Amino acid sequence: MAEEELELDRRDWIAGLEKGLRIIEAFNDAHPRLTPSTAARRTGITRTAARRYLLTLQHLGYVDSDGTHFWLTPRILRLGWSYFDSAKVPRAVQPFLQRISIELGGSAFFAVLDEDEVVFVARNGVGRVQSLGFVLGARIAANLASAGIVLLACKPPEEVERWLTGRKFIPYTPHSYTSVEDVRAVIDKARTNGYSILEQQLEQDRRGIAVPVRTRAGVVVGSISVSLPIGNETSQQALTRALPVLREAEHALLSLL
Amino acid sequence: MAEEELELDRRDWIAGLEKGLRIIEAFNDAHPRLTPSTAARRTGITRTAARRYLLTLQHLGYVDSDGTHFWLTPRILRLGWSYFDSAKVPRAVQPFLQRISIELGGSAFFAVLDEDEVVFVARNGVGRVQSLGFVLGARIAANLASAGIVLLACKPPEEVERWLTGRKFIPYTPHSYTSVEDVRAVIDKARTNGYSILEQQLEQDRRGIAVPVRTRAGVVVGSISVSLPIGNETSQQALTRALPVLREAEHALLSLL
DNA sequence: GCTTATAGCGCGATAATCGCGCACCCAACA
DNA sequence: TGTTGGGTGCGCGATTATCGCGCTATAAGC
Repeated sequence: MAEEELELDRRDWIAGLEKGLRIIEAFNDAHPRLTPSTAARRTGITRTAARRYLLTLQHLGYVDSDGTHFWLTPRILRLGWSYFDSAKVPRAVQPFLQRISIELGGSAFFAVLDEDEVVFVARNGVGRVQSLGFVLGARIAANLASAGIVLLACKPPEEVERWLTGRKFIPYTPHSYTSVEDVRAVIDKARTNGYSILEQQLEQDRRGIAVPVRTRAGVVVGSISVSLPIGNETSQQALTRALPVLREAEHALLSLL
Repeated sequence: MAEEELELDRRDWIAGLEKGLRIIEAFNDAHPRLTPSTAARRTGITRTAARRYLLTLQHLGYVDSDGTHFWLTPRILRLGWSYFDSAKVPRAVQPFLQRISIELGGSAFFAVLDEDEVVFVARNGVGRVQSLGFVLGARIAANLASAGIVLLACKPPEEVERWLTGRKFIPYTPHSYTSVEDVRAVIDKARTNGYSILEQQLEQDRRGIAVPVRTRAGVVVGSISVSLPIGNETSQQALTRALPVLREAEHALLSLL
C-alpha cells in the first residue's frame, strides 16, 4: 500500500499515461482554460508534446477547445465515477451515515487519506441547505478535519513524525493550529483516545468528531465523522452524545467489511 | 463541440493516454478489482500491455494492488476534481439551486449532456435524507430525466432523430417510455414548450421539471431542473408553481455567463 | 511598426511501447 | 497423481509511436 517507490521497471512504465494525467490535473480553479503553452509550463512537458496530449484528450471527448484554449468537459467525471462505482466501502457506509446525520443533526462523512490530504468519499447531510461546494471527492489538508487527524493517529508514530516535519499549516480560522507541536499534540491525543475531536479548524462554530473504521483484521479502511454546530454545547456534551452513535456505526460496519 | 471526428493526425495521437484511460474506465460495479488478464479482456488491450498500464497507474497512486488484483484508489477523484475546480458554471449556479430547492421543496440540479447521457454536475437537495447514491457526476440515459429531455430538445431535430434511431430504452418504472415514438413526442413537446416535464420515468411518484440555460449568445450550456414528489399535485399545479422559479433562476444566471 | 509570445507543423532521430513466447504456478478434476 | 486450463512475470527483438528542434505565420502590446 505504500512501497511501490522503487519497483519501477522502466520497461513497465508508460510515460504517455503519466503525462496525460498530469495534463488533466493541470486544470484547476486558477487555470480553468489552458493553451498548449500554459499547459506545458504547468506540467513541465514541452509545448509540442502538451499540444498533442490536449488534442488526444479532445478527440476522446475529455476536453473541449475553441482552437487555442482547452477546457475540461464533464466526461472527465466518468473517471471518478469508475471509482465510486467500484469502491464498495463508500456504498456500504451510506445507510450508516444517514442514521448518524439524522440522529445527531449534522453532516456525516466517510473519509480516507490520500497522501497529505483527507478525501471525503461518502457523505450524508441534514438540514435544508447543503454546505456550498462540498462535493464528494473533496479533499483538504489532513490536519484540518477530525477525520484526517484520526486517520493520521492510526499510522505508525514515526510515519506521522515524518509527515509533520517541516510542514507548513495555513490557518483557515483564527483558531486553526499552525505549529507542528499543536498538531502533533492533537494527533497524539487522538491516538490515546481512539477518536478525534477538532473545533473551528476549518470553519467557525463547527466541530468535528471522528472515529476510525477497521476491518476485522484490524486494517484501517477509513473514518466516520460528523460535523456539528458548536452553539452552546460543550465539547464534553458533544462527545457524550456523538461518540456512542459513531461507535455503534463502526461496530455495525465490521460485519460488512 | 462535436466535430472533432475526422481531424486526427496520427502524429498528434498519444495511444498510451487513450489506453490508460480505457483501463481506468474498465473498473466498475461489476468489476471492482481487475487482474491484468481481465483488464485486457475488458479493454481489448493485450495482457502484457494492460499489466504495464496497471503498474504505471499503481506507481502513480491511482490504483492499488495486492500483487495480482488491482483496484482504484480515491486518488482517481483528483481528476474529476480538476473539472469541478475549473468549471465555473457549476459553481455559479449553486446559490440558485439552493433557492430553488428551498422554495419548491425538492432537489434542484444543474445538468449537461455527454453523448447519450445526462450528467448532473451540481445539485442542492432539501429534506433530511439524501437520496442514496446520488452523487455529483452521476449520469443516466438522457431520456430518463427532464433535464436530459430538455437538453435534447435544444439540439437540431435531425441530430435528435439520429440519436433516436435504433435506440433501445430500458424501463425503470412501469411508466417509463420504451418506444422511440413516445420519447420523440416528449422531446418535441419540450421543444415547443421551452421546458420539459417528465413523470415517473426513473422513480415512482417523482416528477421532474427542467428548463434550458443559455448564454446571452444563445448557446445552451446546460439545464436547471427540479425533482418533486408527485403526491396529490397535478402536473398543471406543479408547473404553475415551479416554472416561474426556474425561469427566474435562468434569467438571473444570464448575467453571470 | 517594432517587440514579444504564441500557434501549427514537418522532420529526422531515438527511445519508448508492443506482443510473442517461454517458464512457472495454482486449482480443478479425472 | 497426472493432466488440463487459466493465470502470472519476464526477456527480447522489431517497429512505430513519441519526442523536441526549428521554421514560419499570426496576434497582441507599447
